[in-house]
Amino acid sequence: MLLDGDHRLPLYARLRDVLATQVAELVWKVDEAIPTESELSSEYGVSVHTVRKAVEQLVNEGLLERRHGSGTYVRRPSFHNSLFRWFNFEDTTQSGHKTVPESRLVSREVKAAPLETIPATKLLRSTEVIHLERVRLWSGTPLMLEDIYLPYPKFQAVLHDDEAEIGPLLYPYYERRFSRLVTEVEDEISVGLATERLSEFLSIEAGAPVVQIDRLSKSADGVLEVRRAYGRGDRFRYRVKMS
Amino acid sequence: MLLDGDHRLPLYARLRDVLATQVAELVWKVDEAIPTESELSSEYGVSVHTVRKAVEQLVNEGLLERRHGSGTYVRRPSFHNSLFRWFNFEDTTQSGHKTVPESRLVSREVKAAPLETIPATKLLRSTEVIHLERVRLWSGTPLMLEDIYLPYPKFQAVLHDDEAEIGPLLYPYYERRFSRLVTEVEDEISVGLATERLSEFLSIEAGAPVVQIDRLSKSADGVLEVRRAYGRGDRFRYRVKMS
DNA sequence: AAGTGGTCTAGACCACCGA
DNA sequence: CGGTGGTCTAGACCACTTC
Repeated sequence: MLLDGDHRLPLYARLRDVLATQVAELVWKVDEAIPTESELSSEYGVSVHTVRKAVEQLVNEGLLERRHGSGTYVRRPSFHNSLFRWFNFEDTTQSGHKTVPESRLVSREVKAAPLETIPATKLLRSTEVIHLERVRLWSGTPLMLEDIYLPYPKFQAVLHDDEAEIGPLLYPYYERRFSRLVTEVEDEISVGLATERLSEFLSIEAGAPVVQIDRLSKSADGVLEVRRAYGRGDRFRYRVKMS
Repeated sequence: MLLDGDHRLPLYARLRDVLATQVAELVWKVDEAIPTESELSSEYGVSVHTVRKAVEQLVNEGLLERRHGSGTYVRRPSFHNSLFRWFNFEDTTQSGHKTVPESRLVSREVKAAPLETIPATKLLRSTEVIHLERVRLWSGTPLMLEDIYLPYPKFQAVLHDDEAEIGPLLYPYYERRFSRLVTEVEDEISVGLATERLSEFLSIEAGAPVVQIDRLSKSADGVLEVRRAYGRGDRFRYRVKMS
């Protein structure tokens, strides 16, 4: 079992690619240890240092996690609540126990490919899609309205599952119910004004500023979910440092 | 010249700190090569590999830049145009030559500490501040209105310098004129609606969505400039990937 | 051709974890 | 305690830049 592939690429890069593929194909489960450095070293016939350099890259990319004295593990990406990172919510619970966002499903239905779902059907490679409408609240205040699109029929169970069973977070539900792990998300932010529909669900005035977050959620086998979330503009806050 | 400091820290970490300090103190100029790996190795009495690990960190942090076969250089952070990164502008110049944003100074004055400049005076550690008002355009279209605050009297030359001499980009001007290099910026984004003043300068309707970008620009000796930029909401676009 | 960083090896010792 | 990753060394050879 040696490293072939582009002989122009250095050994550690080829090893990185091999390991990355194996992680994506779930050769090891999430939170499971991959082989030790010396095992990989002898398996692929390279020095330990070369293995370390390959693993180092994957750690920087967020796929693996080292635990000193214990091993190197497949990392579970945690996007739970990650849409809320765009908003500013004073966690006013004095007690200090963390607030969990609430969710309320407004509608669930299957749609063929009417105009507004065409991008979703393309991205999900599915002619019919499931459409969920959901309101998300933070300590009682509605913050976001979401339009969520999922491939049909693969995810049809979501149409009839009890809302309590689905829970407030979808990604853990996808993992439990459909064995699909979200490994990467892409967000695109833009801004606009509240329509009638939004003013109603978010309890803000029509014409108030809103932010729109378009999200693609990907798993090992491609785009898993297409989502468009509208949030209250007055609660939007984002910080970046550059150097 | 050996590495003292916390003996709990590994050698490469101590060396990283030493080098980072020297970069901050401009021991080497921007774009100048630092000593070679073998020079550093013998100077500090550590192996080349240890030097490489220290340098590697600083490269990841953006302070240094390696050039294979040539040397390791102090990196010039490039925030030129960096406010435009928040906006979507189809670069419609067919020719492919890069468009430079235009700037138009609207007003320049010294202010004591009226209400709205109090945060700036604190951050700039200066009781009087210079206030610049500036419009920024992209291929003729006004995109942003900026309120810029600088410490007085240190930057008073900006009050009377010819606008052509100042040019469309302030950071290079600060470097030329005041020998101050911006090394780090912090942006905070929020959204709102266009006031009368904004609708006038940005040629949009009052009540249209705008984004507000609050920026701190820092140099080696602290906060150098405080800026609030208002941009057209319809041109705002920001993308992020997470994993 | 000389000098730089880039890759790779072999091996020693340390710090941490878990049984 | 044995096994894991973390630090560190010494040294060979390669790829690239510069003159």
